[in-house]
Amino acid sequence: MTNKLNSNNLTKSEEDYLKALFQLLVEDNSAKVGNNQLADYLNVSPASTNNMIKKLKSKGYVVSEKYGKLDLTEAGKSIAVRLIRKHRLWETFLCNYLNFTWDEVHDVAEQLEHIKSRKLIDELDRFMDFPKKDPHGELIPNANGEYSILPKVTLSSLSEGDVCKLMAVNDGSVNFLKYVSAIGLVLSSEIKILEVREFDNSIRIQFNDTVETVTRKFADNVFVKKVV
Amino acid sequence: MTNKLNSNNLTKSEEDYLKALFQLLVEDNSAKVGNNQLADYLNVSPASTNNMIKKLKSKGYVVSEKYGKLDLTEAGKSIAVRLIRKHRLWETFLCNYLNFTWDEVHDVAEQLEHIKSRKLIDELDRFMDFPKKDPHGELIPNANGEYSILPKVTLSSLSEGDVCKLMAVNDGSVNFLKYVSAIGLVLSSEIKILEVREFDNSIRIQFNDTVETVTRKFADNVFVKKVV
DNA sequence: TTAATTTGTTAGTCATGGCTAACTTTTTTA
DNA sequence: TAAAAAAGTTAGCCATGACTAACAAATTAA
Repeated sequence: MTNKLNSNNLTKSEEDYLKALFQLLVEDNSAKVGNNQLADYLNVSPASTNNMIKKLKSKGYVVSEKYGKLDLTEAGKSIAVRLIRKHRLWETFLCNYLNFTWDEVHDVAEQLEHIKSRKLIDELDRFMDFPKKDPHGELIPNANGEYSILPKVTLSSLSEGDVCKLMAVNDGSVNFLKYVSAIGLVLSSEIKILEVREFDNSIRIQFNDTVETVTRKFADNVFVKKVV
Repeated sequence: MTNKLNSNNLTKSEEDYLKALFQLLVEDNSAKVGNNQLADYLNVSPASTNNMIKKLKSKGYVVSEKYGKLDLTEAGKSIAVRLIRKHRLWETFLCNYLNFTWDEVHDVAEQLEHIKSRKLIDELDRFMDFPKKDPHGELIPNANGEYSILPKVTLSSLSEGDVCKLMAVNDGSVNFLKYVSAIGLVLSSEIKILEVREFDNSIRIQFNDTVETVTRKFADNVFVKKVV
């Protein structure tokens, strides 16, 4: 009875596609997501994506017209949000209890998010006392599947003299995460923009008595809240 | 470099077969394990087993001659023990930290044991302060893959007047585990054999001021240490 | 010791989820 | 607006790991 609600019976692959599509649609906030874009994001061939999209359409998780853009149904979104909830809760657990660092959590969480057990994830949530944010600063959807995103202001969008607080980092690249840690930045670090160099868009920043120069590419991946 | 040691690159199926074979060989202590027996244990067809055994032989995890009994190589045993370690550590975590009961842990642990991360499991071990036994009383292999089994004395092997302590339960059946919990038995419970009935081999036992009659089948699945 | 039964093997099929190559539709741009 | 480029689709292939059906070998029982 209640068991049916726990198990959605999707394969790991199906889940991966739904989550990826959600991330492209909602998180990266693209107006239009196409087949090849999704293929690219997942590192599979366009043919594979086309195939899977067909299946997900027939199961009622995806909608699209031939040669048209892709979209998720409510059911599809719900699955994706649950995966994101699981991913972020596991990342939080790994960092806060199992001594994992920012850059180590992603691959393992990628596996753990496919474990099927409603009780497991809700109990893990309770065990950690219902954390609001994951180690990268992203909001964790709650047990009801309520999803919200932080307004994303990048460090690169600020100007000389501005002061901001580190709210989140893009967790897409291990090298980036390692770099962030290495220079000593952590969530909630207060950062002052000392100088924005026109020539190469590099930015001179200060935090905790440290002065660093970072590239535009780096600053694009750091999300902040403006303080001054 | 060290990464190679962490990832053995076996599929979930391959792991399942190795673990099953190990359990039949070592835990159930069978002198001879055959193809159909393994198939039966895993609820797959003999043809599937035959197929997989071929593959595992070619990969160096299994040895056997045509029409002969199956055996594991050291490499095969090592994989199996690591799976059992992961399974039992996760069960311990689920019971001790996430409010799972005896009978709920198995299915989830079955999924979690396939997560590939050496660090994850070793840190989980450390987090729980290196537990020696899982919730069913079974010994947990350590990080070096050292495996040992409790001498298995069943409740059914004792006689009237004997007193024993509950050391472990067979975790093979959810119904059995539920039953054990329901009547109030827990690990380390002291049990006195009041009467063994010749007629149907049922046993009258006493523990914590409770008197219960249990069947032979039940008593076969309860492992104890004789005290008196 | 031969016949029956059990156990093991092989061949061929299917679904999943990848792939490439070839093709079609849509979009861009010259 | 027509040609080029990009995006999407289809057909057909492959590996994995299930399956059934048919057959072979080994074991057990008559």
